[in-house]
Amino acid sequence: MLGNTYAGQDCAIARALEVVGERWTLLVLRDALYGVRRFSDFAEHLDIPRAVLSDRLRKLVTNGLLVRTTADDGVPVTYELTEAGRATWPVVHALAHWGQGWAPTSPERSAPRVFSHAKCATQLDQHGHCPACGITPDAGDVMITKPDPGAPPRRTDRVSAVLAGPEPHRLLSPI
Amino acid sequence: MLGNTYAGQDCAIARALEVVGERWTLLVLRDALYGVRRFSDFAEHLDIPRAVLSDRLRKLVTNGLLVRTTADDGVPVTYELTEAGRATWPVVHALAHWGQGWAPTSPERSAPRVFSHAKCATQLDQHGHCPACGITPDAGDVMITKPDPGAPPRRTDRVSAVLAGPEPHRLLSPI
DNA sequence: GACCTCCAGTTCAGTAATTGAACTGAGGCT
DNA sequence: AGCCTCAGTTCAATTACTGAACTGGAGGTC
Repeated sequence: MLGNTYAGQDCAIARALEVVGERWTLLVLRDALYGVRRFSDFAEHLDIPRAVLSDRLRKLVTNGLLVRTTADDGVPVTYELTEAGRATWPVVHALAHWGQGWAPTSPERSAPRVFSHAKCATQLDQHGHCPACGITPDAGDVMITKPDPGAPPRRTDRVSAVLAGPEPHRLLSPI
Repeated sequence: MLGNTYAGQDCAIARALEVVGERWTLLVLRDALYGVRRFSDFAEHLDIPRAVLSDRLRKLVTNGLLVRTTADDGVPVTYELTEAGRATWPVVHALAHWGQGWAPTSPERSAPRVFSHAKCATQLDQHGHCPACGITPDAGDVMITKPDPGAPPRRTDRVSAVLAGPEPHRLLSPI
């Protein structure tokens, strides 16, 4: 972040934003919650400059939200969410809900994604709560669906293809 | 934001971050939810460059989260939250909760602020839910308290003085 | 009426972050 | 050997942020 950070802001919100508030960081976390794990998948799906992605992933690892693992045999480098990273789900869900309600959208765009409880398929309410079960599921127990599977795909990358597919996708399950 | 925005990100989260994701914007909203309404109070409490504050307030007005009112008789210019602005409370609360749980803090710092339901004084849970009443109150029904009122004040501006005072403060009530 | 203060900004030069495109280097496949 | 993928790095041009100083209107005071 720029020069001094949110210094002197003795406040949990400011501390959270130090970690999570930089440009692109919350979208990286969104994708990580969706199940994205590979550098190139983040890069393609987000249309983010690779230098910035590299920087954000490094900081998320440093701050303990992601773990970077590199298998000795072969290429794959993967970034996986830690408990601290998975705990950002309420923030991401709150943003998604606010965006659906209040951020301007053109009718051109496809229907919004819907989040539901994996165990009972009930749609989550605005607070991420499952009204049928009376609990607020963790990210790992949430499914994501597109309500109109017939809509033409807007992006052609691997991640968008999985998310736009006919079957619901469970958060955190690898893409 | 820089050059192109999060263009092509057909996603409610990206749309929300277009409005709310710039540096300082969520802290401005936090203060607005606390009840701050005046330019100079934001500036002092946030330690934000005045040019940036000016820009952020203007954009929040343009995007419909704040209304700027200027009384004809006398000085006061005030910024008040609209319904769209008040609806960001779940995002701010989720950030506060994540920050308290996961963002590093030094023991030097004073105890975290506590949010509770104004109607029954019960502390809100991690999802902003009141376990006693079984509802999730809107920002206007939330109180904010400091658990150790004896702690020395870290800041001396007007807003910090009110928030650090012995009495709980209701969100949205003017400071 | 001149002077002072408060408020809500604006202006500006220096510094830092972001962007997009090209490049690197390791490993695998044929 | 030649080509491909993956996970980054490098670099110049653009844009944003910072901190400090400045502006201009309104109100109060001697």
